[in-house]
Order: sequence, then structure tokens, then C-alpha cells
Amino acid sequence: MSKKINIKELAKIAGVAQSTISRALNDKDGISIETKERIRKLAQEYGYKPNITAKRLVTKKSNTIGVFILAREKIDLEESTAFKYVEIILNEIKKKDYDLVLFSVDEDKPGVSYLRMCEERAVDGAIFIGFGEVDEHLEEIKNFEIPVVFIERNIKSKLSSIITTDNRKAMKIGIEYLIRIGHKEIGFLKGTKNSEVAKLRELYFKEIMKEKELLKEEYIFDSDFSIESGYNVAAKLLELDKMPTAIFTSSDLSAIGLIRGLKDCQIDVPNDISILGFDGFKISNFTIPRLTTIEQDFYSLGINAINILFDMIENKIVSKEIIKIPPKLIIRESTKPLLTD
Amino acid sequence: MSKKINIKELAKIAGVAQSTISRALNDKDGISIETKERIRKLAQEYGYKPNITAKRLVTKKSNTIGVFILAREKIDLEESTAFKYVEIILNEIKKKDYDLVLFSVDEDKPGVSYLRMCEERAVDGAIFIGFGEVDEHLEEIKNFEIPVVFIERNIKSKLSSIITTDNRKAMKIGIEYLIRIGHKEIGFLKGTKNSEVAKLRELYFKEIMKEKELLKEEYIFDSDFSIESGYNVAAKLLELDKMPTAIFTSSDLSAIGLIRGLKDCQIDVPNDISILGFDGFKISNFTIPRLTTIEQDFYSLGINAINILFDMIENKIVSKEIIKIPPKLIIRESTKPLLTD
DNA sequence: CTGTTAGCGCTTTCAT
DNA sequence: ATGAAAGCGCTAACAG
Repeated sequence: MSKKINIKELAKIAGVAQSTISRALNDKDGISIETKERIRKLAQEYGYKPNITAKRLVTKKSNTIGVFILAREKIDLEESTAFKYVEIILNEIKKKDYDLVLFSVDEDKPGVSYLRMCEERAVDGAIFIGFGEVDEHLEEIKNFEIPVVFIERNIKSKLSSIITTDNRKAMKIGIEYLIRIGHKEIGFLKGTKNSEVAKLRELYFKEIMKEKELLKEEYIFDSDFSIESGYNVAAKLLELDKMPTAIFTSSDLSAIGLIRGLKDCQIDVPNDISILGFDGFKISNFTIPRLTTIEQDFYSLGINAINILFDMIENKIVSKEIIKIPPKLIIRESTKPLLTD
Repeated sequence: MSKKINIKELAKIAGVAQSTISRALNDKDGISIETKERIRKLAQEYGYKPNITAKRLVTKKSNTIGVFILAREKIDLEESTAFKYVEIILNEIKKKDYDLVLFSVDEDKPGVSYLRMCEERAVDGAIFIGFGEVDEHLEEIKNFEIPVVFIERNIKSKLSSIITTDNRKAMKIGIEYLIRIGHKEIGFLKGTKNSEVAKLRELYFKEIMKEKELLKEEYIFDSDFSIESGYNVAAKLLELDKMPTAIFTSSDLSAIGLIRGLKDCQIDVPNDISILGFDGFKISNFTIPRLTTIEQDFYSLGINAINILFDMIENKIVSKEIIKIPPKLIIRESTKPLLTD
């Protein structure tokens, strides 16, 4: 393995100017096809790799996307949807020859500046996944001069687009399905306190249930998307004078936890109570019972996010629109028509 | 929000030379305490942020760690352990003021060079998570001049350390537990074909079972860590003349899939057959039945990996040792003593 | 079509 | 303790 060679040395070897090397390797025009070929061969031969740092310094472009995920206190990333997006984004980015730098953010850690992080890394654009409500950095983000896409988070800023599941529709099809199969006493498990989607789902749940004149406040339970928090709701459910006949959760994992908790209390799902999940994780098709759930189209969410970001970066287009991806009801075994007796 | 200011401008404002600014902000000596203070205040006031790209160009240090995860064909990252490590590494890295750039790698995509990726990004060190067996880039990695840590992958290279779960011990405690509760007919679900840990687990399973004179080849099934692949084994199990009384899987998820598949065939876990998982994912404590499993200490694995990498980067120490983290048996509900009749 | 030259914003000798 | 100047490796504007 030979030593690293730089553009200057390669230029000397090729007997041309540095700029010619640069032109050849960056496929610019104003250079003959022959020299281009010749130089490329030479570059190959000598294992020349342009120094990306130097390149960046002059072009002021980093070919880097910053992805910010929220490190919530009690929720493992395992239990969040963030990495689903990261995976999809990573794949798309690779095709375009961009790199992904991953930042995790403690929501209430003051002092750190997201913008600063972006600037330091000279990212060309950023994606914020699932940010919360209370955020001292909100103002800062709003004034970002860098293209930004938010997933699961509705922030209006200078140069941003927003991609989210259509949470209203999600809640609507969930509730209407439950009603259709005979349920009227429908409970709800909230998501993490300062998550915006959690807030939204709660809001819509109440709104729609109120419309149907079915809303009962005592059927609404705190939870935080996590398995454990779902598990813990089971005990609270038992304290009720009368249990709901169905429960709509804010995440598959909390649904799975809840089902487990219920089982431990000798309450069978779906015979004693119906449970409806939210997410459509793969595993929910393999649980016992299989989970009926509202499936989010993570793939679309992710693809849209990154494509829009590229669009903003490359074409300086600011869509400013909110893209809502429709969710889908997947009926499986954890819900059951209510027997009227 | 004022415009970005650079060192030159700040120098002019402060009425000093650039080098003085540099010294002050990088806490070098050869500068009076007063000017240092004065300049820092000024920097603060004018919102001066050094351009990290320029800094890198001259220092040749990037404060970046590259993390390579394997994008396997059929397995979602959701189902791999990779992101568990990413999460842990990310947290540690943040403390040290490093950044993480994430690469996903298609194992059999020729032409891309990991080293190249590292060089382009000028990463100070790299972590490879769970790489496979067949790898055209293996030779290249072996000659890396950059500190490298492998997780779940045993590659000997110039400057590398290896962190892995003690898979031999894992298989041993799993098998011995199963035997202790009366099982002799013990099956095994392999992991992904070209994963090294999968190979290792298979190897040790066979080795240990042979020692005990209990090995039966027909009880060994192809699988790939995924839920679905576990599910599919159920049908194959039924084709057997005589089923094993217990099955050791290579992952929690495949165990969960298998249990589901068995259930669909009217076979009850653990009454008809015992299933032993491998991983210790959180969810396995909430499945029905709760999964008995061999728990990997992901946290230790991750922490060790990043700490060793930092050590190699900062102190130029090459440990070259293989660190094996002990696994732990967690007994829950999916296994049961074999009733002798 | 190609070479020359001037920076990008920083750190780091080498003087003073 | 501070300043001046060189240079990291590249691209881009300007000549020719």
C-alpha cells in the first residue's frame, strides 16, 4: 500500500496543471476527452483520492446530511421509530453519494445549538426526526438558513418542509373501525408527553370521540410509546368501575405491553377487550394475538423526507408544504366485534 | 442573526493577529491570560465559530468516528442488533465531542472501498458492526492504517480490537440449562448465513452437543435472525418424525416468530416444546409466553467498543485483544422442565 | 483546451 | 506574549 498522493504530485506526474487534474476528475468541461481519460487512468493507477476536506473548504459544500434524533429519557431508541427513518434515509443518501452524520439530542439539555452542530459539520441539509414540543432551540431552528425537513414534527421555519403520517386520518379510521365492530366504550393510551405526534393523536382522539358523543375522560391513560408504559396501564384499567371494551394505543409496542399486562391480570385479548395498535411494526404480525394496528408508511415518510431535502438543497426550492402520508388499518387478531347480549 | 464571521475579521476587530485568536480559543499557551479572556468574550459576542473544515484541513483530525453497519438483504435493521450499538456509541461519542458518520454497507457490492470512505471523511477511527464472512474488502480492512474496532466480528488487522459476546459461553449455558431441565432432544435455529456470529453459534452448538452425545443434524434449521425466518421453521418442524423437545434459536426475534408459527400449528410453547431465545431484547419480556433467552450485554459491548477506539485514537495503543463479554441466561416462560412419563 | 494564480479559514512555525 | 507568513489540498476565475 503506497503512500497517499495529492493533486499536486499527480499533476507533476501527469505533467499538467492541478486545475487540469481537477477538471478531469470532476468531469468538468473545457478539457479534451483524451487528457481526461489519461488523467483518470493515472489517478487510478496511483490511487489518488481527492482530499474531501480541502474540497469542502473551497466549495463550501459537504455532501453531508445531518440527521437529528431525539434521545428520550426513558425510551430506548429500540422503541422509537427514529431508526426506521435513519435506515431509509441512509439508503437513499448513499445512492446520491452523500454522507449521513447522526446527532442525538437531549431535548432539554440547554446550551447546545443544533445550528451550531450543522454549521460545524457544514451539513448541506438536516432532517429532524420526531422532535418534541418544549424546545428551547425552537426559535433557532426556525431561523435556520439550511434546508431542513421535519419528520413527525410540525415546525414552521424559513427553509423547511414537513412530512408526517396523517394522524387525524389515522385516529379516524381507527375509531370508526372500532365503532363499526360494535365498540362504544373506547379507551386511549397517550404517547410520550412532549412528543408532538403524541399530542396530536390525543387531540384527534378526543375530537373525533366527542363528535360521536363517545368520549370518556376516565378512559384516557398516560403512557409513553414504550412497552413498559403500556404494561403498566393494565393495572389502572382494573381500578375502573367499568372497563372500556376496546383500547386504542399510540404505539404497537405499548399495545404489546398492554396485552401482556392484561394477560397477567387474567384479561384476555381480544375476548375480554380489544386492543388497537399504532405503527405497524413487523413484529406486531407475530405476536399472540397478532396485533390489529394502524400502519404508518415509514418507507414513504422516509423517502419523501430525503427526496424533498435533496430538492431543497439542489434546486433551492422551498416547498413549505406539509406532506401527510396516509396510514392504513391492518385488521388482525387483537380486536374483535363486540358481542351484544 | 448576524452574518458569520471568520477568524480574520475577528482578529481585525480585536486588533490582534489571527494566530492570537487561534491560541486564545484553542487554549494554547504562549498567550497572556488577559488577552485570552478578552478574545473569548469577543468571540462570544460576535458569535464567532471556527470553521471546522478549515481546521481539519490543517490539523488532519476530524473528530469523527465512522460506524459501518451491514445492510443485509432481507433483514430490516429493525431486526438487527446494529442500531443498539449505534445508539450507545452515539451517546458516548457526544460526550467526547466527536461526531458519528454512519455508513451502511451492502456486503457483496464490489467496488466500494471502506477505507476510501474513511479517508474521504477523514475519520479518526471506525467501528464495524457485525460484518459477514464473505467479504471482498476483508484484505483492505486488514491493512487499515486507521484504528478500527469490530463488534461481533473477528477480523485480525493491523490496528484493530475486537469486542464480542462470549458466544461459546452463551451456547454452553443455554444448552446446559436445557439439559438440566430434562431436555435431550434439542434443536437449533441458525442465524444469517454469512454472519460470523451465526457461524460461531452454530459451531459451538454442534461442538457442545457432540460432547454431550446429543447432537442430531436433523434438528438443525436454517434461519436468518428474522422473525419471519423463525416463523417458517415451524412447518419444517412438523415434517419431522419426531420433534425435538426444545429449540435453541440464534435470536429473540426468530424465537418469537417460531413461537408464533408453532401456535399456528396448534403446538403450544412451552407445554409442547421449549423455546430458548438469544439476545435479550426488551420486548422478549413482554411476549406471550415471555421468552427465556440468553441476554447479550449490548451496553457493555457498545461502551467497550467506543472506549477502546478512543484509546487507540488518543494514545495510539493497539490492544489487539479480543474482549469477550459474558452473556446471561434469563429464565422466563418459553421453556419448561421436561415431564418424564 | 490548458496553465497560472488566488484564495477557502484555519493552525503553526519562526521571528520579534 | 504577540505578529507575520507559510501552507494544508483543493477549486475557480482569468489568461492565453
